[in-house]
Amino acid sequence: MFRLYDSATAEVRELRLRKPGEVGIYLCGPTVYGPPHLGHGRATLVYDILRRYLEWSGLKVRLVSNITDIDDKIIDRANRESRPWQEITHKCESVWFQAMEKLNVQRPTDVPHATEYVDHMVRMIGDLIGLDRAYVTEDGVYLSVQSVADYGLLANQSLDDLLAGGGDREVFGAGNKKHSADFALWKFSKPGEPSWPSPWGDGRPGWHSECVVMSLELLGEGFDLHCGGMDLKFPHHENERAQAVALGKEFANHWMHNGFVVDAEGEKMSKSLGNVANLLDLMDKYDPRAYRMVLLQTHYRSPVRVGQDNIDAAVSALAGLDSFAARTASVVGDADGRVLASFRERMDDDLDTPAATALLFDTVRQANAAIDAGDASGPGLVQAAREICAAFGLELKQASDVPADVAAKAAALDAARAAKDFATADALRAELQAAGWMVETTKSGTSVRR
RNA sequence: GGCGAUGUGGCCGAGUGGCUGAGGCAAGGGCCUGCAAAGCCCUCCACCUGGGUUCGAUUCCCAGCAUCGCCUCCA
Repeated sequence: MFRLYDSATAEVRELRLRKPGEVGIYLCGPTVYGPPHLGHGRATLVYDILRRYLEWSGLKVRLVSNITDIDDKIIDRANRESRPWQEITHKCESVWFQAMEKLNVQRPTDVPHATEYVDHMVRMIGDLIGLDRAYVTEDGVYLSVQSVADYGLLANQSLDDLLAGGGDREVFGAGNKKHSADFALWKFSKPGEPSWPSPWGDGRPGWHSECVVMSLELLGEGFDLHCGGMDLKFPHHENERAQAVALGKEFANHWMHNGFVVDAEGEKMSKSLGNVANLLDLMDKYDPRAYRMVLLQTHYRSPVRVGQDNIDAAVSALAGLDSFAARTASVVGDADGRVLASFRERMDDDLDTPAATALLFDTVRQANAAIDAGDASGPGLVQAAREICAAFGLELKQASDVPADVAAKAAALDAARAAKDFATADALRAELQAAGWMVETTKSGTSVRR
């Protein structure tokens, strides 16, 4: 039984599935107006790990993750750079998926674009107006939050309390709204802005509408799980939910939110890593698996600081796992059932990847010891560790392709050792190491890998 | 002002009312090795402060301090 913290009820509870064996997940994807940053990386990695684990458990996962390709920020950038807005969204989306590939994040099963669903949104807004839960003003169409009985559920605040805060912020459309918490479903366009026709005037959809329409369309009412970063909980998810409730539709059954990437020690980090807030820079400088490793060792709801120390520790930990994979590459066996059962138990407990990762390291250590001792438990442990890595989306480096000249040097090294010509052996090893090879000299011969 | 989170060893980061204080990184010692590397073994025993509850609290409660997030841009 997979148990997961539900942000709506603030408790860990079973993730109930509408259809046994199948799970439908909606994940709020990026607004494509700039390069992906560390926060995007965390969210996508967390939900990639969730997805892989659920699939590893035997569930059929449908993961819908949208691309917001129409938004004020996109328009602003297009105006600023005097470029067509589609050029920006296409470019950013392609950069996004390249980054995801580097991170080994599987592509969602569905990637709907907001611009593909404008007609749907217009129909939905019409329905909301028909139900008298939305109204037209001078600058757009708004949802009346007072028509939603439990508005504030996700924020865990009453409408009044929500309004008490906010201080001196400027509220969009404040002058026209019936209630200051009402939010835009449709924004009338100014001349030159991208626009779509609607019965109320040309314009573009508000941010919160696309996800309601797309999730309900693709996953259906009462779908299993809605995910996203903690920062989307309010107002974005609250407002998605408000629209569904106003329509009288059942929305997500369970809500999951990941914690933030915090930038404490910001100056230390930027000094050594450069502008590391950018995900691309991080992956440029370090093994992209290192970020996944850092996140595996942190609970998904905790804040995580991505600093040089953290990343370095993850890189070292990965080196140990890689060397384990290399030395056990030829080991074949059935996975140790007790290890896998323990793995499931940990992961089923609110996706406890830190505990599961600890198990992985323990298993690797035991496997190494068993293999050194020639113990029969070795292969089962090795295979269990491999399965855990697969469920984590962690690809270990086994033997790399070795060029002929390198292989020849390794052979010469062994020959020199056999002849007790240690000076030559040491010189060859130093040469290989200088060329960036990891040299491991064992009784059964020398192996090299990157 | 409202809602919420966090404060753990040299660093990162889990977790628990007592029983042997996860795991990773780093450091030191040992085994192995021609020497290394890799691997294995051992060591380094912490929980912000002050009260309270309790036979016993790092873990529960209260207060305080500190840091942080959200309260209509944000993964």
